Amino acid sequence: MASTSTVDQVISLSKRRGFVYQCGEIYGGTRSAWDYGPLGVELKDNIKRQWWKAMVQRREDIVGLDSSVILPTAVWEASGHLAAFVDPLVECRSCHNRFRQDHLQEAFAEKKGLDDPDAVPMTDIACSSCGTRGEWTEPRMFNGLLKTYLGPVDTEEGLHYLRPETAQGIFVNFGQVQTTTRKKPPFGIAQIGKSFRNEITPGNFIFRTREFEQMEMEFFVKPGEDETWHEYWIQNRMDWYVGLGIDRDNLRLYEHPQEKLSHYSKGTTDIEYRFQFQGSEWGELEGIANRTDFDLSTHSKHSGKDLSYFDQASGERYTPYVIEPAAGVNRSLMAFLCDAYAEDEAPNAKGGVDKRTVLRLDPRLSPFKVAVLPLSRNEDLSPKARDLSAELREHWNVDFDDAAAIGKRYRRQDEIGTPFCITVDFDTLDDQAVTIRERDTMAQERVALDQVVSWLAARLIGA
RNA sequence: GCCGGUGUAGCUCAAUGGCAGAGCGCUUGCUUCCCAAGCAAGAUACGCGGGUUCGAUUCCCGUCACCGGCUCCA
Repeated sequence: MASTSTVDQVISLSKRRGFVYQCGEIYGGTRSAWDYGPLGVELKDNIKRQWWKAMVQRREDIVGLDSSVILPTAVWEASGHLAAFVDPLVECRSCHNRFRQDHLQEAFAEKKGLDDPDAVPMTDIACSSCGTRGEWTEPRMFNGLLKTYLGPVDTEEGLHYLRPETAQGIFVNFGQVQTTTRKKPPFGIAQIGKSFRNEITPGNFIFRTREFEQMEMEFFVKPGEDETWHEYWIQNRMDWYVGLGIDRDNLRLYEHPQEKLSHYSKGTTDIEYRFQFQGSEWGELEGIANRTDFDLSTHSKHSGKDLSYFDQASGERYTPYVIEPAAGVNRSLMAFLCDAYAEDEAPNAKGGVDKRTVLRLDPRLSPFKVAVLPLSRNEDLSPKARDLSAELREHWNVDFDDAAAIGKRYRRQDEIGTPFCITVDFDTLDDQAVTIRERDTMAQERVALDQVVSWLAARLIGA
């Protein structure tokens, strides 16, 4: 189970071993941006690859897409993001705490039994932090969309927005994808890519950042079948995390209350992981939303292009409903790291026990699948080991390490989740066999050199 | 963005208005060495900018970043 210290340990390990670095650290760092180091980029790619395999490769009813980060501004007007991503914030002049104006008005109206929160005058509302009544600044609009200007001059015509979700790229391409692939509902379009949100408060390491990566899939179904498919995808996505090694006890479902749903959603269920952050035990990994026909309908209306579907068999025309599992790549990476992190006891050379840090990652996610470790740095062993590395590199990511004692090198590999270590020893020169040592059990097996590739292949299926 | 706290080596932490220290980690060498061993040698830090001062890592101001809260939800 993860604990507060586990998150801290994982952050420390990430920096120390090269999973995640702070962006621009030599200049003092920049807020809310993190860079993925040599091990981090492998882990992140492996997560995305496993998602793509599960979503696209293994399914005949889902196809892939890679759409632009910058879309026509009209898309965001139609999708409702230009209106809905703007929050009115007011500040107490006395204590300078900030609140959402609509939340203050709603809370006040509820307490006093008033029907219309919008009509509550701000002069009646007291600051919940310091108690001062009615001393509020004018509301300032906080826009959650990141802006950029296209073209050589910063003019209003050039104003564009970076996508706050990849989903809209799927909706606007719905007609073309459906036609070119001849898919019929129920079918889905999947996409992995970066999104951008001007979060007021980023934080918790890579958990909330302004630039982040999503794995989203829009599943188009016949209206009326949406509830069933919603349940299906909640279960499917839960199973995906468990299948890749996350302890089910550290996962839970959270159903959004009706009044807090996004502007496009009829129902949303989150999959949360027990990160045990300070202040909040659970953190969202993925939201599975029933977006109804909101997006296709609004894009039909605004663009004038019909995005409904005609079912030849039944003669019906309908606008499909959409079930959307939207997962965060960076968040799931953090969850996989936290869940894999363990401190074990292991026997040492002196007959006692030592602590060892082990990252029990599913081998499919491990940055290195195998490490080749000559028993000692030696003019006979090292070249032999390098030859073996070169052969294995044709198939997998391989680490080579001949520095320091063998026990220390095993620990180094344990700490980054490498499932197998191969030692080339002095016997190898005679018997043409090596010792393969397994990460979790520390069990060893002698394998003939010409059998190593097939031995590993049998244990690294899907990696 | 606002309120509070914190910035010293890769990591975890000391000390100090007068040449900056440890443990772990890292590098090199020796020991034919299978689970963080030993010995020897070595590299690496005061977030950034300004001020006060003979002298600032230390005091002051600003700035940047991190942590906690407000807020947010992939």
